[in-house]
Order: sequence, then structure tokens, then C-alpha cells
Amino acid sequence: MEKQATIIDIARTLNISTSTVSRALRNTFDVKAETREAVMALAEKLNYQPNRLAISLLKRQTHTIGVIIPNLDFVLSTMVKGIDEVALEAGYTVMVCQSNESFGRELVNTKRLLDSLVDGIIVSVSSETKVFEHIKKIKDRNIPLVVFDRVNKEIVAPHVQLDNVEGGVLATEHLLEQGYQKIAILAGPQNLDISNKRMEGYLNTLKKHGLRIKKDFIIHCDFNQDYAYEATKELLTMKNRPDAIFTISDRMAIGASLAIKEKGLRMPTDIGLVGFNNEPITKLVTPNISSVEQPAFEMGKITAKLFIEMMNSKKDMNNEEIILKPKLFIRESSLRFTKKV
Amino acid sequence: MEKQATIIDIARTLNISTSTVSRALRNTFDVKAETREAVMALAEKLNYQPNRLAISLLKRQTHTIGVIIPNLDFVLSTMVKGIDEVALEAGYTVMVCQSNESFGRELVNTKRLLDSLVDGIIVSVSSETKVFEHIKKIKDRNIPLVVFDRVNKEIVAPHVQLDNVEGGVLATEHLLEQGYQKIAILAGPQNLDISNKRMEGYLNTLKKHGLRIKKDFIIHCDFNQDYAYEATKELLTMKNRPDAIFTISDRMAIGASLAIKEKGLRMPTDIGLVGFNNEPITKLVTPNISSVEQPAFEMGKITAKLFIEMMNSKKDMNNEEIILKPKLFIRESSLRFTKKV
DNA sequence: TTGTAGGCGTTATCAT
DNA sequence: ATGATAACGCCTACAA
Repeated sequence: MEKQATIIDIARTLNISTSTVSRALRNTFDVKAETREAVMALAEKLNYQPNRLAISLLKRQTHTIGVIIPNLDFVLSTMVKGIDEVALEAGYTVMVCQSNESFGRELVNTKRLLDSLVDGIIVSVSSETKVFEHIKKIKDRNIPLVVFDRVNKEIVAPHVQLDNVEGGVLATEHLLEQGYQKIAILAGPQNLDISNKRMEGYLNTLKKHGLRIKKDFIIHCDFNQDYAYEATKELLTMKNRPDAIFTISDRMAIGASLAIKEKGLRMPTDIGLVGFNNEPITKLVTPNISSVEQPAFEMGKITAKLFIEMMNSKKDMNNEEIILKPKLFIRESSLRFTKKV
Repeated sequence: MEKQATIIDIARTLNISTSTVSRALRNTFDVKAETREAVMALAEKLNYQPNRLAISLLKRQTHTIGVIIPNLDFVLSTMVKGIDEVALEAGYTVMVCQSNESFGRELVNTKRLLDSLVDGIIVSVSSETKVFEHIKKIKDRNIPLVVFDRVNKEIVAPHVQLDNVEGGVLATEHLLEQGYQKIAILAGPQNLDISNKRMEGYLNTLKKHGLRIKKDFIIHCDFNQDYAYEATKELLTMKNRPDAIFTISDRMAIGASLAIKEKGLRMPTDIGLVGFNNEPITKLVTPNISSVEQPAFEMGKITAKLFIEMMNSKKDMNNEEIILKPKLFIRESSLRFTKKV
């Protein structure tokens, strides 16, 4: 309705100076009790709300954190929820920007957030992102930065991430244990650290067991159900087809699963399948899909905590690296034998 | 690194006044070409970025839109994507707050956004929200408001929503057409407009066909897979159990589907099922679940467009009401007979 | 305990 | 074509 009341209004009405009002409002010690009460009462009555812009301009901080993420899928929106929770509690407002897995959008978003004078930025890079000049710009402006989930070692900043290698190991060891010998992997985009790490776990495990690594069994494709579907169809037409597939996301696992069923193969008998993320959907499709879980909510919270610690301590934490452990959930798609204890 | 360059820095270096710099930067007509070039060059060199806080403080607008939503599920995150797209193009930044279906959180978020001096707010209420004082506060502050998706007629503001009655009709007509006679409904929370409207469509259709409405077949429960599962189990133990279930969300449909399968009943033979939202998961479970689609992305875009129109025109649009049409996708869970043309 | 004055970065108005 | 000044709303030395 009418313009918001300001400190000046209160001062004028009470015939005192704005500084006194300001002090009273903030409960400074050096203000007479009755003055303070009068100010408080009037402030209440006028529904006074401090103008954050004015304060931000003065203090040079907005109490806003920018978050850049590639999309709002199950895992990331869970992470955002975690970030939001901690940030809110610490008095920060979160500004979420989706890049839609587009490098261009990521640039725009970075610029937007920088323009908005956020106090800091938390980022998980898009699958298209191969260069990091825009991220450097954040550092150049001396704006606190934390990288999470989709990290990249070229980025000089504290990292919070999953032990993706371990995730790859868990999945692969499990498949081997179940007697699968020819394990293919649908890895994500090549430039993505999470792809490479998960694949590293896969490769390490094969090597450890003295198994030959077949180039044909390693397929890079987007985090996308359709691509995974096509890639799997391809895999299954090979003369010497894989007897198990590890996909580094559940959406890809779904695509793979569709292709497998279409081909008339049964899981886990004819072929094993393990996904990644442990999304709810893995429990709903038939057969259920085994999947490597990452503690997304926890990861969001930890990221925000680290971020806030960095804001407060002002110390260099660029070498900080928090690594969370994944956990394998075994379901029908890969369980041939009841697990030996 | 160092402090951001300001107009004052440029002015001092060039030995001209800040007003001239300001004008040059904004391409006003009344500045000498060479002055402007000098300013531009220096601005470029210093990587000058206007301080949005200062401008916002002066102009009393932040170019930020607050969006309050109950969660980030498939439908809502798609809508947010639509809002974001249009808003970005119009020069607005979007601040998304999730209430987690909690009324308390919704209050906090509203306050946060108001404090952040957003230029306007777009809201979809939580399932707990029964009173709308906080929404009125937005109006009292004279801040443009648009309500979308989960609307409520108590809120005086332009509405963008689905024709939820029609959605209920589509689902129910289809089930009847497939020969189901005893149709139950898992409706959502009672205070939610979308629940009531979808149920209204269901009721209207039954009446239209002269069918008796059984109270026992109308179940209100949260938008939640587990509740739906329990409710369905309950329904199926009735002596005269329903032969079809219409759930007003897909997550509920999933829950129902699990209960149905557990009971050893087959879809669509023994029992029919139709969900709502047309989430990807409906195509992935077995059997596929029929579902009523709402054009979520479109709805987000339209909401943002309406919002921006309102911002620009400054006219009263409180009676504006945009209603989008749903579309039924028929799948295995309810298709007994091939559809007659 | 309170007031004065200057400043945060920018724009708009009025002079020059 | 350019400059001086006030203003947006608040805070903080410093002075009283």
C-alpha cells in the first residue's frame, strides 16, 4: 500500500535523530530505555522493515548465496534442499540458477549472480563445461566459491563431492561377485569429472581382477535416457555382447533397461544392470534396478556449511576437499545369487 | 581481487564528473563522442560493472522475482524452468524458495522475499496452507502477485492454473468408457483447490452418468506414495471393492499400483488406474500408468508472461484467470478395450 | 545518551 | 556538453 516506513519517518515523528533510531532498533547499549521503547513501539506500529538494499550497499554484502546447477533432477534438487536448509539457518538467502546443462547458460548465470552481488557462489558445472574462465572470474572478484558434486580439479576452490571412484568400484565389484564377466559401462560426458571417476573405479576393479578391458564396452554418452537406450541397443547387437552394464546414472539405467527388455533379455539372468543415484524410480520399475546411492541431502548441507565456514573464517580453504562415501543398494536387476555372508 | 571499479573511479581518472560518466555509460545523447569513448575505454579496462544495489536503492526496484513453491517435484521444477526462461529474457532474476509443503516455511519464505525487496512474487501454495494472511501482506505492500498451479480463490490476484475439473472429467470418463463402474478417487488434501477441482470433475462425471457416489470411495490423503499405498490397501479390502482408482497425482498412482499388485490384482483386467501429471515414471513402471498431463513448462512461461505484463501495465489484473487444458494419456493401467474411433 | 556529518554507488534535476 | 547537488535508506565515527 503506502511506502514502507523508514528510519527517517520514525526519527521525525519522535523528534530524534536517525542515528538514535538506528541504534535503538539494533539494541545498542548506549540508548536510553525509554527512547528505545518509544522507537520500538513506533517501528512496530508502522510495520517498519529495514531496507536490505541500503544495508547491503553500505556493508557491501547481500547475505545472498548464488547456486549454479546443471538441472533440477532428483539428486540436485535434494542437494539444493540441503543447501537451502543450512543457508537459511545462517541467515542467507539462496538464489538458484539452472544452466540446463548448457555452457552458455552457465556463463549467463554466473554473470547474473555476479551482477546481483551475491556474497558467494556454489556451483556444480554443466556437462558441456570444458573451460573455466567464468569460474576464474568469480575468484578474481574475490567472491567465495565452493564447488560441489560436479567438480573439476582445474577449479581452485574447496570441493565437496562423492567418492565417485569408490562408487564405480562398488558397482563393478558387485557385478563381478554376481558372476558377470563382461561388464560394459555407460559413462557420461568425457569432460565430466564424475564420469571419469566412476569409470576409473570400474577400470581399477577390472584390472584388479585381472580382466581385460574392452574399449568397445566403454561408451560415453549424455546423461540421458534416450542416448542410453540407443547405446545399449548397440551394445547388445555385438557378436560378443556384454553380460552386464553399469550406467553412471539411473536415467541411463532406465534407458538401458528398456533396450534390454526390448531385446528379450532378462535381468538378472541374462544380463546384469547397476545404475547410480538411487533415485526412487529404481525401486519402481521392473525389475528393480540396483544403484549406487549418494547422500545428496547431506552433501548439500555439508557444502553450505563449508561455504559458511569459509565466509566467516576468511581463510584460504582452496585445498579443502570433502569426500562423501557412496553406498550400493542391491536389487533385482543384478542379484543372481543370494549374497554370501 | 581488488574492489570493483565505480563511476567515481572513472570520473576521477578522467577528470570529469560522475554525472558525465554516468551519462556516457548509458549512451545518453548529450555527451561528446570523444568523452564517451574515453569513458567506455576506461570502463572496459577497469572491468567496470554497475552496482545493482545502488541502482536498486535509487530506483526502488530490484529486477528480482520471488517464486514460492511447495516442492521441486517434476511438475513444479518444470514450471519453474518455464518461469525462469521468460523472466530471464525480460531481465529479471528469479529467486526460488521451497516451502516443503510446510505452512511455516511458506511464511518464512514470504517474509524472506519481502525483505529481499523482490519486485514481485509468484506463488503456488503448500498443501498445509489454509489461511492467507501472509499472502495478503504481499498485496498490502503493493507488490505484484501472481498465483499459479495451486491457487485459491481467497487470494485476490491473477491466477494461472490447469482446468482441474476437466482433468477429473477426462480421467473419469475414460474409466467409465473402459467399462469400470465402481471408481474410487484418491484425492489430495481437502484444503487444496486442485484436489477439490479434480474431485469435482470426478463427481460431475459420475452424476452425469447417473451413478451413485459412494462416500467410501472418496479418500483424502497427502500427495504421498506411502499414504496412497495404505489407502489403496484399505480400499481393496472392502467387501464391495472399487474396480478402478483415479489418483490425483502420479506418485499416488504409484503407491496405489504397488498396493494393487501386492493384492494380486491385475491392471487393467481386474482394476483400472489413472494418475495425474504424466510424469516420466508413468511410462516406466509395469503396467504403464495412464495419466492426465498438464502443460507444466507452458504454464510456467505463461505465468511469468502474465506477471511481467502486470508489472509493466500497472493495471489491476486481479480478475485475470488463465486456464490451461489438460490432456489424457491412456496407457496399460486402464486400457481394457482398444479405443473405438 | 544523543546528534551531526559523511559515505555506500548511482541517477536525476537543475544549473552552467 | 558538462558539473554540482540531492536523493535512495542506512550506519558509524566523531563530536557534543
